[in-house]
Amino acid sequence: MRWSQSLIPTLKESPADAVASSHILLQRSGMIRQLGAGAYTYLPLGFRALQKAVAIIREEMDAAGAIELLMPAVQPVELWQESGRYHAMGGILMELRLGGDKHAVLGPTHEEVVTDIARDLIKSYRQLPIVLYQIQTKFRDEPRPRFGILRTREFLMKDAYSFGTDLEQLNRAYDAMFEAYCRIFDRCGLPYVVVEAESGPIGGDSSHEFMVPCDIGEDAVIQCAACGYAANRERAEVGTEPSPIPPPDPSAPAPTAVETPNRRTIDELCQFLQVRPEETAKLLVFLADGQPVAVLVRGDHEANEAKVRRMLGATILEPADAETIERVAGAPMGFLGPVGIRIPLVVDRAVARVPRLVVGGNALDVHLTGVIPGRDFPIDRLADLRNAEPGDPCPRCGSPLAVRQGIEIGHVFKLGTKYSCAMGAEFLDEHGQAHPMIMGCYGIGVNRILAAAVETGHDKDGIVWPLSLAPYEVVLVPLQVHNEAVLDLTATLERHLTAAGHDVLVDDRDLRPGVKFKDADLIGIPLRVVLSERGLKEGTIELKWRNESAPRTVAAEEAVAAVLGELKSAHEAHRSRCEQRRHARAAAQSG
RNA sequence: CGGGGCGUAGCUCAGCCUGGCUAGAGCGCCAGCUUUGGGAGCUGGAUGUCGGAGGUUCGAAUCCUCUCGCCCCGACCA
Repeated sequence: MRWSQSLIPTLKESPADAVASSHILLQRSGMIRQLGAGAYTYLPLGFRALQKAVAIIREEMDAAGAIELLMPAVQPVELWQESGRYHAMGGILMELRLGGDKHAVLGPTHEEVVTDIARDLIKSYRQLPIVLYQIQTKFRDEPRPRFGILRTREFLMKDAYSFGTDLEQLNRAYDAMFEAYCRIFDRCGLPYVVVEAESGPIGGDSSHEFMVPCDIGEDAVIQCAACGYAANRERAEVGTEPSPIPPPDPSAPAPTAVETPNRRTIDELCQFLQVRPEETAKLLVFLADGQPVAVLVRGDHEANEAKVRRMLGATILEPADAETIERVAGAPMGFLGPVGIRIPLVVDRAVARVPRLVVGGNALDVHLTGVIPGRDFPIDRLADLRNAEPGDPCPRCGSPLAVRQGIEIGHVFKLGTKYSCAMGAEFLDEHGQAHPMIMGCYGIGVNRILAAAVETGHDKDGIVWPLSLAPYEVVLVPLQVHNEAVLDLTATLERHLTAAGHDVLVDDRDLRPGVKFKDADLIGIPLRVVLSERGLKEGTIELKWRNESAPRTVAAEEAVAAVLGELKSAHEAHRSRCEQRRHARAAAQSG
């Protein structure tokens, strides 16, 4: 491709409203252009990079035995009412009014449609297991699109759905998808980590997220440097402290009630009473399947609703409203405490280790100081009920945990029979008995692969694409576009490289060398080949990889072989890195 | 949805507080000359419903009201 014939509008200055480096660089390099909040055009260069990611995903999904199809984005609203998600999706579902009184939704995901296909077209255990996938545009009315292409209202997703007769088939499909995801992200050159994820009410430890650690990531990843434990913050367990909980001091004075007028938050309370947040505890009231429950966590900690829900064995857990709280606790929010509370009380383990607590007094404008866990309120229902914090002990090895931001690029999930039961997707077994299919779902955010690649691959001059995602592998830069020798060799190189199956961009613009170098760096093409009058006089051309600081010269006569050789060895090196990682995974599995 | 910020040329911004020349600069774009290995110089040129509507005023980019859009923080996030 000739640069002058494409549309590559590079910018010298950063767009004013971009904050994330991927957003800035993708715009500056002329790869994307914003149309509205969370809506971006992929210009020719950006589209090529996106298609590179798509091709890698497709190859690995096919290799893993998944079958590609394409489902519609416009979906009948009735399908969503049937699964019960019409309301459960909240505000992110985009609705359309069609002719007459017909309504449709734009698919934010495709469990409903694919389950509808399965129930109509799959009837026998002989057709199972099967994994269906598509690469298709999803629509979600995100309350807050952010960071360029990281969170948008319209995005490209690879979504796969597995159907099986039993748990074993589900587990096999899950493992196959998990491995395919590792290969995909290895091939994309992304520094990802796999973390245990919160899987909602359905399955235990049956969900993993693929995260790329990076500062603008919207998810918090908990990691243990010592043993490699990694989990989403929503999911991460907090290890137990090695020392036993000290018994209450029998000689300590009884709790003291203190006036705390209008001090409702932990901050206000700590300032007023001159105590630290870790010496306080806050009482939260939830409705567990409709029944009020009190949860006590330390003032500086955050309650984790999923952990509370699991501990109580509840299906639905929601924060109680202000009226319910006053009714069951006898005090308004901000003054609740565990002493004398009349609803079931569960306590986070960290609370029990605080010798003397400040808690709410269950009366307006009153708190209690000198409250002793186990003496002044029961601690027989202790559990891990909070979000992990940096420094907390690892649940596996006890070393201190660290927290990092991460971009979620993939998610694998065991669904079970949620949709097959709700929508009647059943198969007949060899005895003619009907059973619901066991499902799994597996998603990759394709646009996020690009965002993550740029976030983790750039320098002060611009993007540094991995070879596998770069819109072009090579950029040929003839410095004098009117010199015949320079032009001839450029054309020869372009012809041979293209014939060998490489993507070549030729910067044929009649511009000063500095501009061409700056632009080549900005758009991040991995291999740059400079052809100049000066060089050709000496019989040389220049090669430079984007991540190298200085170019090297090569004899002009050997230009074609040299460039082909560079590309070949780079591809081979990348392949062997991917292979090594694959072997390491296999060894870890069998070991 | 709550809080904050911003809308002036393709991009970055000045002008607004304190209303008044023909609405400006740099980059980019077009033409010409010079230049040609890390975002060149000079000369000439094109490009604006000053986000939109209403109001105040002799007069509004500037003041007031409403409204739309965008960004950031938070809430939310199958």
